[in-house]
Amino acid sequence: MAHRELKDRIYPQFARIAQALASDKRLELVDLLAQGPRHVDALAQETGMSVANVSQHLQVLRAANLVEAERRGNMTFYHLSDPAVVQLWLALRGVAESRLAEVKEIARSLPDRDNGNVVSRDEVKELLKAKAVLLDVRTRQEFDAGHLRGAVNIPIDELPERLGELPRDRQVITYCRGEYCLFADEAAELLRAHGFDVVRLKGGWPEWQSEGRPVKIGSRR
Amino acid sequence: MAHRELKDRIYPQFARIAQALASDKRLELVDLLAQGPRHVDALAQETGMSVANVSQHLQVLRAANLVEAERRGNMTFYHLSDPAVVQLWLALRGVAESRLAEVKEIARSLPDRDNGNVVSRDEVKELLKAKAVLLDVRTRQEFDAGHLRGAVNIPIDELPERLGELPRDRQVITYCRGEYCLFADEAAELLRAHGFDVVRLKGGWPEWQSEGRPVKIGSRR
DNA sequence: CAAGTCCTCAAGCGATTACTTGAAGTACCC
DNA sequence: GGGTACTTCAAGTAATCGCTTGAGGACTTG
Repeated sequence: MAHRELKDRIYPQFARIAQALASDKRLELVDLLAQGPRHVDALAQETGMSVANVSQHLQVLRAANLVEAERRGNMTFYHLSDPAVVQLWLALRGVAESRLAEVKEIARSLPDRDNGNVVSRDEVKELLKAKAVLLDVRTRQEFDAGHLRGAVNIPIDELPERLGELPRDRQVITYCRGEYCLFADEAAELLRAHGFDVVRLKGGWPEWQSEGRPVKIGSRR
Repeated sequence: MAHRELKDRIYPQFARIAQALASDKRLELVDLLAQGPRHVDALAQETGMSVANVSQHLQVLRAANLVEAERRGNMTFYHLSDPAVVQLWLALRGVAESRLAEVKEIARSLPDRDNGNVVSRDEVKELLKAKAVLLDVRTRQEFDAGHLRGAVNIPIDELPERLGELPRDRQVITYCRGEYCLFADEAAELLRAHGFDVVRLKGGWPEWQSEGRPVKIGSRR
């Protein structure tokens, strides 16, 4: 095969993957699917898109083999086809973070995450040894689909009535869907208002998991 | 800032990066620029595209901050803005390789690379200790822009008349622009026909460099 | 089996993208 | 200062993409 012929055949294939990701809506879907499987309607509700539109975007992702569909009774559950997809998504996000001024600008407008309110993923191990509580505030389904090993789950909307389950004499580390999810910030704010010693984990489940750190699947911690 | 507002603002920014990469032509440009800086005309000639078209694609890449332009006299040299861009490109390629049957199919049609003709990047260190010669068959400019530490440079089109420079009693490891570049295969074939003991390195300069392996910039080895 | 839920498909439209062509800049060199 | 080489810009057209709407298919439940 000649050089040009090879290039003409193979670059379009690589471009297929990039094209599938080249839409804010589809990236949002990928980001949600990085938390675990979801059915079309749930994705539509969470993203505010129409069901038909979500379905179409999912077909695009599926045509690029980035997601797979699985029927469960009435509904179709979609999930990412490969852990490498999360890694690609995070790599893409990383380049955007380091290269686009607009992203830095938006990041500045997030709840304050510098003043000792944030803890890196590397620090978690030691804090757990010091009896800190690792709190996953995502939904039960997301937690069950995979969570940080040792974490307990209280979904953000149940947190106000379940404060009693958390020990007041131990530090709490909150985390959620990732760096650009606000749940962990809200949880930290709420807990702080109730006198807890709280920090937010830098990043969330996708970042942790893609780095090969210890995880657990299922409902038990 | 509310959840939806944050998402509506930030996902389009992430999508900008993916959109910039969502074209076979632009990926080819990125791949070439991963070898080192190039001016517009050189890119046009190497890709077979019109100069105006190349220029336009470069503007797209520049708008996403993936490349930067630098005027040198008459010409405009473009280069990748960040090593993370190469890593993103390789991650994208990796997903395509593992997820798309078409890519696997094309890879099968490449010159045979299994029968002991290929050496992994990890094995190089040891082979060099055993006095193997590491041969970079890319252009002089590409070599000078960065190469594997310890490599010697003989561009593929000068190789036939420069065979005398290579020792016949030592193994030769050829490498070039990357996994989907054929130069190293051609060089290996040529050398093999002249009685050399040759293997091809798996991958090329971008793969090596992005893994943080030892490199050298400049014309000396 | 009839009604209800969930999802996909097809058509239609407006917006965006890719490439070509030809003109306009921009820097060099004599 | 005029000629030349290199690059960008602008306009035009064909193709593609993204969303909506409405119909239709698949499965479940009463």
